[in-house]
Order: sequence, then C-alpha cells, then structure tokens
Amino acid sequence: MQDSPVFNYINSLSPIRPVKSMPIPHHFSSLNFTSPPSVFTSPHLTSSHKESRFFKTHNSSSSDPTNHVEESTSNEHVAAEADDAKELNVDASIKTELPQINGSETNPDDPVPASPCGGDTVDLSLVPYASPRGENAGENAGGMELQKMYDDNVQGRNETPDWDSLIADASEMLIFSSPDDSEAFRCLMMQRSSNSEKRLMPHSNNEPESSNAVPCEAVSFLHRGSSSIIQETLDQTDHETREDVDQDVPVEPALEELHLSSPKKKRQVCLLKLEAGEGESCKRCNCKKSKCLKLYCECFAAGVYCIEPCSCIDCFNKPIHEDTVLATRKQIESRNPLAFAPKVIRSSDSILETGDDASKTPASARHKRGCNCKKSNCLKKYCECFQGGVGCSINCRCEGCKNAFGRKDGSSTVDIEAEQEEENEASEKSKTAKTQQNTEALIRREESSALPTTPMSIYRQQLVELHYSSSKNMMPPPQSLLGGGSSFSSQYLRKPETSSTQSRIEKSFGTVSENRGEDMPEILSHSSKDNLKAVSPNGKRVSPPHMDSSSPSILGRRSGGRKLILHSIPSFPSLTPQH
DNA sequence: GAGTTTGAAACT
DNA sequence: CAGTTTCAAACTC
Repeated sequence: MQDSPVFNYINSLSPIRPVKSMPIPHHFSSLNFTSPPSVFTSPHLTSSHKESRFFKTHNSSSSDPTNHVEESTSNEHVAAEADDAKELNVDASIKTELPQINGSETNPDDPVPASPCGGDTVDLSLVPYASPRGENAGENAGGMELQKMYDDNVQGRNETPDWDSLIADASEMLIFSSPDDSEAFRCLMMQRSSNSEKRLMPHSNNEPESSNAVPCEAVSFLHRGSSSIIQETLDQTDHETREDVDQDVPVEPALEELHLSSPKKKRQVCLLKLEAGEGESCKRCNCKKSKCLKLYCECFAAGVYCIEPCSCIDCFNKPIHEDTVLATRKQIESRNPLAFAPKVIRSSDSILETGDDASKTPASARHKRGCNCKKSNCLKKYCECFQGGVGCSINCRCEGCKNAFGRKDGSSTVDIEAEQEEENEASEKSKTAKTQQNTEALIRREESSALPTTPMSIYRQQLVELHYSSSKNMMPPPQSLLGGGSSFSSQYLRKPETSSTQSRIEKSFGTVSENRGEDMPEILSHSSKDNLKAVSPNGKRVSPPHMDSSSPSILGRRSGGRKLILHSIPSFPSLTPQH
C-alpha cells in the first residue's frame, strides 16, 4: 500500500506546503474546513472568506491584476511540475492545483496567457460578467479545504478513503459553474477513486489516468476551469487546439467546426443526460449567426459565457471578448432594462393580477411579459410560459391556450386534464397524450432536480428587482449586478428560464427558507430578510419565498445546493447599490 | 442528422 | 406600436 502512487501522493500532500510555496501570503487562517457545517456556525467570519476565496479568480475584468491569478498560476504550475508530468495524474493535478487556482496572488505583471478557451478557466466562464468585488480576503481556501478534507478522510483515519463522502464534500465545497460541473467533478473524482482503489489493491495495474476515457462532463469541467495542468494531462492536443480557437481573432467557421467535434460529442452526452432527466445545465447554445451576442443565445441571455458544450460558431460570448460582451449587454439593456431579468417571476401580485388561484397552478409564478403563442397552444416548449413551468397569465397574448400549468383564463391543470378527456378528438388523443407525457415528464424532472441552479434565479430575480427599484440611473454595470465576482453567479447564474426553473426556484428557495429555522447563518437570515426584501421593477413588493408544500421532501436530496447557497449569499450585500 | 415549425428577439 | 425579418430552440421525420 505504501508504495502505491496514491499513497505517495497523499504523503506528499501537506495542508501547508502548497500554500507556503506560493509567493504571496493568504488569508485563510481562520477558516475551518474540516467540517462543512462550520460554514453555518460562523457565517460572519467564514462567509467572507468562503465567499471570496473563490471569487478571486472569478474576476473577468482584464483591468484587474488579480484576474490573472488563475492563469498565471496555472502556468507556473505547469512549469513547476513539468518534470513530473509523467508522474502527474489527474488526481494530483486536482489536489495540487486547487490551492493555486483559488487564490495565489501573483505578480500582476506576470504574463497572462489568454484564456485558452472560452470556458477553459472555469471561473471566468462561470462568472462571465463579473466585476471585481467582494474578493478582499481569504481568497484561497478551496484547495486547502479539499486538502484538509482529504487528509482528514484519508490520513486521519488511516484507511481507505471514504470517497463518497469526500467527493460529496469536495463537490459541495468547490464552486462549480453548474450542477453539471459539480457532477463532472464528482464524476472525475469517482473515476479517480476507482483508479486509486485499484492501485491500492495488489496486482492492480497502473493505468495512467490520462489514458482513460474521461466522461464528458469531467472533461467539460476540466476544460472549464481546473487548470491547464489537468487539461494537459487529460488531453493536451485538445487543449492546444482550443487555445487556437479562442484567440482574439475569430476563427473561420469551418475551422471552428473542426474543433467542435469534441464538444459536440460532449454536448451529445449532455443532451442524453438531459433526456434522462439528470440535469439541464449542460444544455448550451448552438448559435450560428448571432455570435452569441444577442438574446437569441441562451447563454448570453442567461448571463453566462459560452463554454465547451456550446456548439456555437463565431462565438463572441467568451471572456476574451469581455468588452464586446459587456458593451452589447449594455446596449441591449438600454433598449430593454429588463432584458436580462428573469422572464419568469413569482409574485403575489401576479396572482392578483391574473386572477389566478395560486393553489390551482403549480406555481404562483408567471411569465413576466407573457407568451405570444399562436400554434403551440402553450403546450410545447416553444411557449416560454410552458417552458418556464408556469401558467399563462393575462399578460399572455396566446391563442388557444392550453397551458398545462395554468391557462390564460385561469383554468388549472386538473381542469385541463378533465376537459381534454372530454373534448379531445380521437385523432388528437395521441398528440395530447404525448404532450401530457411531456408535461408530466417536465414536472417530474422539475421535482426531481433540486439542483443549485435555482437559488441564483431567485437571487438574481430579486437582485434584479432590487436593482431596478433602487435606481435606474445608478444601475451598476451588468457584471456587478449579475455576478459581482460572486461564486453565486458562477453556480447559479445559468439558465434562469429553463424548463424547470420555476419549480426549482420554489423548491430551492424553500430550502433556504426551511433552513432559517435550523442552522441558517445569521448573516444569511439577514440577507434574506433584509436584502432580499426587494421590490419589483414596477415598485411592487415581491412576495417572500413561497414554501412549496413539497419542499421538505426535496431538502435532503441535494445538500450541495443548500451549502452552495449559504456560501454565496453573504456576498450579496456588496452587490447591492447602497443609496 | 436534416429539415421544419415555432415564437422570441431584433429590426424597420 | 405594428409589421416584418432574423434567429435559434424545439420539434418531427
């Protein structure tokens, strides 16, 4: 056992050494990461650290020297460990790289390589329009955190690591761009664990991990952010290719097409996963003409940079084109200040407005502007209301509305089902059945996916509303509004109006609400009670989080979501314009 | 995978 | 503001 690479590697790891090797001191001494719940117990202290420790590298502003942390560090790391390249495997890459990823402050003058891929640096791609805020202190603990968890888990017990719990913890501690990222990480770690355990067994062979087929999402995650080391270890060729792709000079579409082959495959797998109801966040855009700079682009509209699963052509929605992105964004917002606001809003007022009985519909939420469907009967995802999992409202100008989540006229799903049985012609029955199946599947998917995508939607929604209620003229730059360098955005600022957003909004917010009575940090309660007491753009009060009756059953399903929420919320006040 | 349908976004 | 065009997702085959 002691001769195994893993054991050696573990021994080579010290909670201190990687940090000491860094040129600049860090500020995480007060952090205690051994126990995730500590996050909750000392919110004031840890929140700022936890909040900021990941933010550092989230900054995408090229004017901020700290933005280069990740890239330069990665480079350093590549150089430093080049000799070990053969020994180095994915495991080590992750373990050793994370501390640097998250916080080393390097010389601002260091050469900064362009992000090799729009999504190669996870943080950049995850917090696309983030401004450098809220990253004052304690910016490097992610790796330490993992390290410590790892040490506790492995060394402390002096036994085979409990990979499940370790991975679970790690997954939750890391800031991922999406549930898929965490899944990817988990996936990777699982693979790693299986490989490692193989090694721990006698007569196991030592296949280099780099030669293993890494699941799509793991690659995706790595691409997006872990490090160039990991990337190189996994797929150097691809990495280099992508660097070419993402240079400032837009590549010829044909050329880009070539490079897309890999992402396309990944996208396919992602889509498969989507169909299996395993998640949605890896669903990405496929823009061809918009350069991903219009609201047509789902990524752009969602406020995120395009990343690897995207199959877009001539994409400008990447960190290297930050200026363009921000300018475009501003322009669009000048045209429609609510362009980037969530399309689906839940508001008690909306209930009143629409005359709907909240109990009749899956949610009291409504589409902000309403749909305009003509042919889909609001029964397909063409309909934004349906897609958002909300009923149509008086705001909708749809024709022949049969929205299963609630018709424009206020009838409920149940009514519809009853009516459909009566009125549907035989020829339509199959169609209806399909539609209903889709609807049910959609609902099921929503119910089953208490992914951390949601809180940001709420957060974002309320933030946006708060923002607009504050002052239109004092509108902070979009990046601060949406990202603020916060990991929150990195995790949640994804697809605010995807098919399952709404119900997850309720459920996840329900999760937060539920937490209040238990171990919710004071600061979080504060945030929720005060800061989130927002008003809508038109000055209407936004209803407090509505606890769905089904929420409790969801609470335990994905604790990661909850923890991530708590990590992130403390950054909230800094994003709010104070007047 | 290619082609079609659909409705939002963008444009006039 | 209304009509038209463009666009990309959703959908169908």
